[in-house]
Amino acid sequence: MTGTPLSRSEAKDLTRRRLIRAAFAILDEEGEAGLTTVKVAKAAGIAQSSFYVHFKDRQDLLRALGDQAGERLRATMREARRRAREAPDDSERHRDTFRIPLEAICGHPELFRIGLRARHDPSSPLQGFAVETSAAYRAHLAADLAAMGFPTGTERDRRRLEMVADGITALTNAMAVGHIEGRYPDLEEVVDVLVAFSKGYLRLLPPARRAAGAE
Amino acid sequence: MTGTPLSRSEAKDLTRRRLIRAAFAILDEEGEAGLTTVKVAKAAGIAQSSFYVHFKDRQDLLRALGDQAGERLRATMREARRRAREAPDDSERHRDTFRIPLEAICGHPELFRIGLRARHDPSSPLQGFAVETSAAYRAHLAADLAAMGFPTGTERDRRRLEMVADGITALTNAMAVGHIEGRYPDLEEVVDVLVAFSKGYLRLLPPARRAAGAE
DNA sequence: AATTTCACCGATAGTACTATCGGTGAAAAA
DNA sequence: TTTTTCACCGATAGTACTATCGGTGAAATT
Repeated sequence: MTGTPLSRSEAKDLTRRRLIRAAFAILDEEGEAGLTTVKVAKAAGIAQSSFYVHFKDRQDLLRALGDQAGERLRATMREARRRAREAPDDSERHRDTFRIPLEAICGHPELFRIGLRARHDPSSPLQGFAVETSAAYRAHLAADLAAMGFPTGTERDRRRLEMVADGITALTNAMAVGHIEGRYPDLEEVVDVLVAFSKGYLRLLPPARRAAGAE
Repeated sequence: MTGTPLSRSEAKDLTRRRLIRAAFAILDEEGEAGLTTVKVAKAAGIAQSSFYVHFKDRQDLLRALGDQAGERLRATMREARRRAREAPDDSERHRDTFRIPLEAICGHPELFRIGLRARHDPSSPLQGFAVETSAAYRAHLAADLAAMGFPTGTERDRRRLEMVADGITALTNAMAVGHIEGRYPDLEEVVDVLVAFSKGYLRLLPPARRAAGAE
């Protein structure tokens, strides 16, 4: 079947990737409680004991999953920002600021679900990762809003900006969940609603700057 | 110490309540993975085996927790609606539609967290409960919006209404989490932001009705 | 007063998982 | 070719939890 006889290190690496892939699938389907060395090893086609050739222990696997998920997520966010900068005209660019993250989420729904779940689970070794990721995304979005002209003079201004960023994230996530669950099949309708909500917080912009972001 | 010598059934009921109280505490602090018969029984001050005097098995406890959480939640929602109807003037009533659910959530943060967590956890026996609860709340909110005058003629209208309701819930939850975590200490600031977002979706109201909800 | 009920106890069988250990054969190095 | 390395294997010790069982004493019933 395979034309290439794999070298030992290549074979090991392949097995490790199979383990990680299997782990993500189990995590998504059964949750963290279902993620055992027995199941992961079996799904990857090796003996349970061989799991420990690739990972020090169960925690070590979780750490690897967190690292990889974080890496994918950061790459997706970079890509989203890049694409948003390249959007043709202003109104389409505004829609893109919602459409692009939505598409990114829907591209890796399992990763998204895992993060969403770990976010509020104190027993999850991935909670730290999820909390940091959402905090980073929030700060990131707050900076974008500040660049749009939202006031940041007082402590209260900055807090409000963080709340708005937090709100946008929550809205985006909720709509993505609805789309993934099949309740909102049309992404453009979802973007319409997000744009509608955005008209609300854009009113917090000083009047002079408002034209740049809204309408 | 205690003046009353308890009857047998009273004592049993007290023990059952202690078990449920302990279970909620453990669920909140350690997540579902930490909820074992050993820990619950110990925390309630009885032997592990005596757990089965009160519950058929572990599932049965989870079911009882779900029932009780659902009951508390429905009571809170009824109370919130009652208070919202009694609000003095229109602008304050509009703020109340956000403030009251927020206060309800902050009144039982552990219940809220547990629900939030179970919502996306396929391994949780509470997932069904969480999904149904959020769907019920969404439908409920959508009905309120329809009563405000949002169009519901087409399928698309109704879908949009559901998205808006979903969005409002997500915003409220996100703000409540921020408040509970200490990031947004002032609830009035939180309400300000929710009102700002609401100005956005209120634009979807037909112009004639808009004055009733906004400003 | 005699009897029954039952909430609780300690002990334990059964289950599922984690992690370690010595052995094996093929790839890699000598 | 000989030796070494190492990814993988089966077996198994150790751990944590679930659920059952017979026994006990005090409350409830007769």
